[in-house]
Amino acid sequence: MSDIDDIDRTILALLQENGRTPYAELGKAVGLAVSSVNERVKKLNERGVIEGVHAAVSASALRLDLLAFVFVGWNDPATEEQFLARVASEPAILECHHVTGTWNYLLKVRTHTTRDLEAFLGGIVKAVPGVLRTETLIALSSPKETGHLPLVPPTEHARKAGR
Amino acid sequence: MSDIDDIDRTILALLQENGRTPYAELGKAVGLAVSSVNERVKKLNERGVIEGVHAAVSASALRLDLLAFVFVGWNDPATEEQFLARVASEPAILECHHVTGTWNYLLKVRTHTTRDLEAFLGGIVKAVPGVLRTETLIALSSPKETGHLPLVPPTEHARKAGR
DNA sequence: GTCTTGTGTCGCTAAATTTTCGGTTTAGAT
DNA sequence: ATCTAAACCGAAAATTTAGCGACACAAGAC
Repeated sequence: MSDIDDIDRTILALLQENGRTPYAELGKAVGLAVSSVNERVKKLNERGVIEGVHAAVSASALRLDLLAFVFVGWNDPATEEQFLARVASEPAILECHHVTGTWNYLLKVRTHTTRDLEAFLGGIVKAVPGVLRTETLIALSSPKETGHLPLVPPTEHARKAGR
Repeated sequence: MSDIDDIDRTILALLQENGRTPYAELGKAVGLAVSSVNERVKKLNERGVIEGVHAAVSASALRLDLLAFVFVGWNDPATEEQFLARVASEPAILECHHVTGTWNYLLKVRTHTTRDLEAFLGGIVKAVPGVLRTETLIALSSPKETGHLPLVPPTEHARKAGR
């Protein structure tokens, strides 16, 4: 199976930036015909390189003004199962990572106000049997929050496409 | 200016899940004609409620197998400016948050290997004049990493759309 | 060297989707 | 009751995507 070449990377970079970039435009950028771009994008989807296309919704427009990182810890390993079940069904939790260090998990959470965060911590997180302690950091601002993966800048094929 | 009603929320939820959902399908879900959906989506874009549409690229497909959270700290407030400039231009940094607590900033970083992470810490972060200390947590797994915002489940208008 | 096979590309056409636009309905204000 | 503005609708037009057969090229078999 073919691997990801420079052309794919350029396409990925553009689609990562704008998931609705027309194939004609992608084709111009990489020097391929529209149908070839279509073929490549289809394969990138089939291979799972492109996991999906999602609209980025403004948190502030939804009044989700509070962004917090919550560390969660417990002693009994049996706690994990119930915790993860809770995490999966709780929409306020945007991310959940199993991390190294003194804590078990790190959550990324968005809520309306500090009151909602308080309710989240007490009613959702601490409500999981076995969860003993949490530590919460509030994000005051987020200078960068793209989530875009680094794709090596196209060099080689850009030249070819140029002529 | 109109605010975000239940129909908008349903549309946002669907587009957040699949940014290429056809307007015909959105229309069926909310009980509106295709042209009306188009109108709403256009306005959601203009109002900045939809900030963009992005393809989600698989980190593992790009061999970006290491996800780390890096806390960064300094004493001299003048350090911040150079730090933020560095952050903006460093593609390995997916997110950067100004957080409360003992640290100044929290970074979310993806690299290829631990070696690359080491290079990142030494060559990029610590290279910023004034940066005194860092603490790094490795993500062993990420049970949830959607980034999707919670949109209250549609109730009222779903009934109308049903008939 | 020649043949075969597989992959990638291309132009073209058909299908699907998006966009636009005039007309209609709805809701609120006067 | 009448007016106005906003939202909605259906249908046509424009754009984009999907699918197909042909062709070029490279790798491997013989």
